[in-house]
Amino acid sequence: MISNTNKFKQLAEEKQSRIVNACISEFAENDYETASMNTVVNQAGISKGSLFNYFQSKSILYNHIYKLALREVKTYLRKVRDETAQLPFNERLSKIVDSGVQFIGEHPRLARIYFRLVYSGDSPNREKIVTELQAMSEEYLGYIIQDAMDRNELDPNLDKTQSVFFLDAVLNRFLKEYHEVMNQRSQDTFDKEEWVKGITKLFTKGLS
Amino acid sequence: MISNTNKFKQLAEEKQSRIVNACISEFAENDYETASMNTVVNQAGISKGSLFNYFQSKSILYNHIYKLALREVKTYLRKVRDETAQLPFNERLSKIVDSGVQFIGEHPRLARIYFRLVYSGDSPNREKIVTELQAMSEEYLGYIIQDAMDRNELDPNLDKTQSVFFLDAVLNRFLKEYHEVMNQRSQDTFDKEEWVKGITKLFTKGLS
DNA sequence: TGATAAATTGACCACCCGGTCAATAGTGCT
DNA sequence: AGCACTATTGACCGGGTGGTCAATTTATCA
Repeated sequence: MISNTNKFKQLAEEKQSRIVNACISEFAENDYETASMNTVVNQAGISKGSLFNYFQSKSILYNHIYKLALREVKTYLRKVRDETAQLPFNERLSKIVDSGVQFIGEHPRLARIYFRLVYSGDSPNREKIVTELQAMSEEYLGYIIQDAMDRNELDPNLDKTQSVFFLDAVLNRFLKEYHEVMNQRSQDTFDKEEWVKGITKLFTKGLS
Repeated sequence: MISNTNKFKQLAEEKQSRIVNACISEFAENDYETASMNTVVNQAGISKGSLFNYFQSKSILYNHIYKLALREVKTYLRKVRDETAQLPFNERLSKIVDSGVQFIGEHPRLARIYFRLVYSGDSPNREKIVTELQAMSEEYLGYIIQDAMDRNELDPNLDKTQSVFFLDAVLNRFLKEYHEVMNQRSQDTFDKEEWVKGITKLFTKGLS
């Protein structure tokens, strides 16, 4: 299949980033259906015809932005995984949470697009994308957990699928909450370290 | 303030339920913004003017349906809480999950509206509603956890806010996943009992 | 400079939205 | 039957949508 974003990629970088920027803002602030191409073109300072010349449809444009966000997320995940290879499970988990927190701080709009996508939204290909994300999480967290199992830090008889699911659930929900707190409320009362400790304790020792 | 759904409540029951039914379907299948009043009136077999006579606006109608869903959820939660008052924590947790599973089986469309609401969506008053739901969860799960702490089934020094948060995160995510599996995929491969066991083990003993 | 090709524009399209309201149908009373 | 009152209807409104395309501007090169 021919990539149809060729026209876009041949644009001057400054123009590209103006457009991408406008798209990120619009898709961060609105659901897919509610996001407006008119707003995008006004924000980007280009004409509607041009936008539809670069991207044939709204859904193709959305896909472009989503992939861009995913690439950024993956970079963070890979980095923290490699940098913590020799740390014990609880410290590793803590660093992963930190990395998520850092990502949200540095790319709040991409984070918002991500949360919008996984937690609902009627984006095109949503099913396919969510499956893809789940596989990614399964692989990533599965690797972390397997590693800890191999070192006898976690019960070697664990159901890995379940463990990954639980970890994913708590991490995602925590980061989502953090993201929402960041974006509006008083961050003062939010003790990140306490939460990270709580999460690692839950997974290593439970609540009893 | 005068309740403006009076006109609706004075309708014949059969007509009321036809309308409610159409609304539930529409709001279950679409985000608030995407849900169409035209579809509702066609499905319900009434005219647009009538619908806007009963409910002055889309958001008022949505609120009516949301409250109806919430009332149903609360009934389930209250029931299982009372029926499991004397059970140990792990069994109680298991029954709560069961109750959620049962709710989803019996009211899949209401469940969908609920998940749409908490996991995103641009419903009106979303912030207020989500806060309300969080308070409800905090109170409900807080009560269950406190009870287990009092009986020394859980560490009495637990951070209750955190524990509630984790429990809420895992339960909600599990039920959401269950709901999605129910609605489309092969349920055969899904061993509910194994998952319930896994959840209770995670919270009582952790993963190590 | 002028001819040609490529990039850009924005008025325009058909469609759908939430919401309105004059016209109509239905009901109950004398 | 005739009247008054209410419930219901659906054509209609202004506005917004994703997407198109003839017309115009800009870039290229002889």
